[in-house]
Amino acid sequence: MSLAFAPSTDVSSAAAQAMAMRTPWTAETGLPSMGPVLHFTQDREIYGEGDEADAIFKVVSGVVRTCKFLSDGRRLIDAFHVAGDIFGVEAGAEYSFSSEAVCDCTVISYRRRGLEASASQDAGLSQQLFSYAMRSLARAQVHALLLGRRSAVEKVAAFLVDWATHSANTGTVTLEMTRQDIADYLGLTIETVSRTLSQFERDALIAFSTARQIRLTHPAALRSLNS
Amino acid sequence: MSLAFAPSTDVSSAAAQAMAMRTPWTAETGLPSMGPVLHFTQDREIYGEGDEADAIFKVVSGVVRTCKFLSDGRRLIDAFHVAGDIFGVEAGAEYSFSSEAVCDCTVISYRRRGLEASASQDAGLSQQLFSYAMRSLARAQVHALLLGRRSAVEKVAAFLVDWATHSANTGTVTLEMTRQDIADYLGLTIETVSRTLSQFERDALIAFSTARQIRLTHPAALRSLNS
DNA sequence: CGATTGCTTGATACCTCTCAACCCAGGTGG
DNA sequence: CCACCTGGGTTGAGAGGTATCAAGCAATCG
Repeated sequence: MSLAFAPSTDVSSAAAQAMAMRTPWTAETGLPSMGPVLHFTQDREIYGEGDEADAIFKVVSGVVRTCKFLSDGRRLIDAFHVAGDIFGVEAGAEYSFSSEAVCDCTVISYRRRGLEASASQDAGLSQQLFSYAMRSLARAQVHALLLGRRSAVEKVAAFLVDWATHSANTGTVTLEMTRQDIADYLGLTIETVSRTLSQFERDALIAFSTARQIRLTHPAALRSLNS
Repeated sequence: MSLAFAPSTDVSSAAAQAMAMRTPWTAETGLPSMGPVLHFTQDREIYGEGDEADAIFKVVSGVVRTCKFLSDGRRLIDAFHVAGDIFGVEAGAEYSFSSEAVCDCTVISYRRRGLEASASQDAGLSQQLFSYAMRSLARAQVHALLLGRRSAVEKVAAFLVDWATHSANTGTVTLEMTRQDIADYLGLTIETVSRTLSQFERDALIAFSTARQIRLTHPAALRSLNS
């Protein structure tokens, strides 16, 4: 289970390393020529649902969220994207999600037109596009299972265990996102997320350094909450 | 929003018509030679999660469900597949879902090996594979939004509206699946599904012919429940 | 400093689940 | 033919989990 586009290798978030090791497509393996490097400050929108999907993006540093909204404002975060992750790939003409900077972050954009031209020529690139889509699909399906059939305790535990794989030194999780982001990823409210984390602390499963820095003192127990 | 692999064209469930109009890949457009035609009786397993994924399938008639289980038996149905729909496409070596016959049904199987060989040669087929994966992804993401951020009333309404598009004569929905199937698709219990349908009947939004035959007497109202 | 933002905690409401009983149609066998 | 059984569906009562509403706290930033 992974929160986002996540190859199995796990690396630090240093941009160069990320680009070399985490990225399924690199300039070497078929992405069209690298586009402009863009910076976004916290909560800045990168693109909106319905915008013309003329570029795809790769995270260099920071964290990006992709999300959908209901008309009354309810939000579901589909995924958090970290360094090396690709986001914004669409089959149709428009983006089907919004994407925003969870924290200050840097992304590279690639013209979509160039990509499609290359794919029709390059069987390897086509294969990678298919592979990317299938991995995204698997992630979305696991997410649906989480949303549909797990309790709040299981959801929060799963989130911590998953996000811990993105942290450099195992055992300590750094949450770049707010409680609201976590709640909207898990289909909960901010209060339930907070209460569940507090419960984990009382049960000595985790220990807070700060609200955003958590030591997993008993990761096996957290993992066992995911059947 | 669609419940399953569903091109926008809507047709009856007659097999020949389905194969001609609903199927994104047909023998003509790149699927490897047609494999054996298989019949499954109600609730028979077609393949299990973890089985070697050596074939993909196309529904000829009937309805197939693909689902995942948690270790304690909780189930989530990912999708219902109707005539013309493809299911069982995997990137890895194993099926990531189980699939079972919702009712007596007929499917065609295709050797996966042949497909991959063709795809590496045929850019059009590669494109269709990518397109299939992206459509499945979009469906899974909408499903996640449903599971994570909608109430029971909204879920059941969305299900009825969606499933109605598969019925020949609009206005009447034939539910091939049990209440348990619906519940496991919506992340609810059987009782909540039943109560919600009864409530819709009291509110004159629907009318039961039988428990499995429902007239949508006020489809606009049902649709308006999906923001 | 005061204001703001993010987070936590408490009290209560309510939605959905759980457990149980019951109904109904269909099938089976005496 | 009818008693019985079974599986699917409905309904009720009550419990429980999560949401809602509200207050308070800590850190940050003008």
